[in-house]
Amino acid sequence: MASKNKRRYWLMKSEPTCFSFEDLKQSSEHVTCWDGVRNYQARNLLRDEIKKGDGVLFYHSNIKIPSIVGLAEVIREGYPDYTAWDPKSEHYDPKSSVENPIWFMVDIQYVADLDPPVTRDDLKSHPVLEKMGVMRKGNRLSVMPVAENEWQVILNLNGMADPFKK
DNA sequence: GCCAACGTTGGC
DNA sequence: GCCAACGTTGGC
Repeated sequence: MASKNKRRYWLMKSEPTCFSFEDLKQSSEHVTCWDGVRNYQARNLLRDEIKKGDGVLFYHSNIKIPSIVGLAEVIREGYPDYTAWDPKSEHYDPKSSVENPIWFMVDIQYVADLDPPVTRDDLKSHPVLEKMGVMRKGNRLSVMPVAENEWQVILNLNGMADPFKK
């Protein structure tokens, strides 16, 4: 609490066949809830760490050319993932209840495309980006922190002004 | 399609 | 509490 709140940055991973960046753009208000995360480490980030106004790199995984395809912004902080309470949901978890929610989610909103996308090969061949969490072998977190310099480098690759700075 | 890495489960 | 078995993820 000593220092002022600083914007943080995150990478969120999705299989585009399941939910793509295009899907986000076509959502109402360009907003979606980031539901269905069922991993405790990621849950803790969603519940405790990810704050309104934080920046998000949207990553497409499990495809031919895995890539960071765009930017989004956190517009609602951690709240209970209600899909866990729905027996018909494929993310249903009977251990989670309204009184004692286990799983959490945030809402994110489309901000900008990365054009062209920053591919995994791009990341691999960059001295700073090769160290990103998403590059770690065996990493399976669907939400993970991104360092500020990593964020800046990625925007610089495309000559983009940081839409989060005015 | 393969398989390494990881998280979770459940028997003991 | 250990750990083997299993299911899933995700790059390649």
